[in-house]
Amino acid sequence: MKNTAQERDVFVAIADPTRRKLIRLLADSDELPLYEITTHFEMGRTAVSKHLTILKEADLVTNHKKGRETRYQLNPAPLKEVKEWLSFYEDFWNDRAALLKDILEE
Amino acid sequence: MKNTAQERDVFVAIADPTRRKLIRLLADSDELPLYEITTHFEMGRTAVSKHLTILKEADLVTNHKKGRETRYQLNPAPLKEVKEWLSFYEDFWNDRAALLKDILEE
DNA sequence: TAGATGCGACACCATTTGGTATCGTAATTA
DNA sequence: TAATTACGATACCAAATGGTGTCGCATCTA
Repeated sequence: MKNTAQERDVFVAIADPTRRKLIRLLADSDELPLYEITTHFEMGRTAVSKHLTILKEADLVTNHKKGRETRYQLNPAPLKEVKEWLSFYEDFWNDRAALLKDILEE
Repeated sequence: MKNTAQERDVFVAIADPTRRKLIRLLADSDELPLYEITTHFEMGRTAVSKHLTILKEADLVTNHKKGRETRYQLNPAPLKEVKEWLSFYEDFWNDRAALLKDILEE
């Protein structure tokens, strides 16, 4: 049996502007079927579906079937990994900024 | 005259694990020449150089020549864009977390 | 029941990505 | 001066990415 829950890097998932738009779209509504989502983009249903699959593999969206529709929902939790990665450099650029400030004030 | 400062998406720049490792490496030291950087990776100098070029196009690193060396330095500033993008969803997952907590406590 | 709708699964294609090896040149060192 | 080192530039390649169109099936609806 193959592992259907293919792993996917969150950083890769959010690298694409279409996928960031998808994330935002799903953040603004509770859940949406594929055909609805597709109307917000200038590409075919298949392409949108592929992007959603990538987001799903990164665990950023979940989906369930409702009749003949497939409803998609956002799961923002994995974004915490990005936040944690960033926090290290946040300190860093604050230090840099502070350092620069010191130099300018001399 | 062509614009040498090619634009590059910060999100794309940090999507690659090698490039995140590069960022971290440069964060830990003030500046490093290419040959030095290359010793930390299991790939050729050309490949590392390409990754550094992408980081440079995203303005995440700067470089200057010092004798025959090319020294690379980190510029964490563009990461702020990622932070700002994230901040929206940070609120969002806090709300979600709070909501879930409410449901569980009923 | 017949048609329309929503979607997954493919097959396909152009472009990008991430790596290689090689060559030429400028700077350092013996 | 001669050899070595550091690098940019280029050509090349396999695999991944981001899109298309089509087919078939399940589910609504008239």
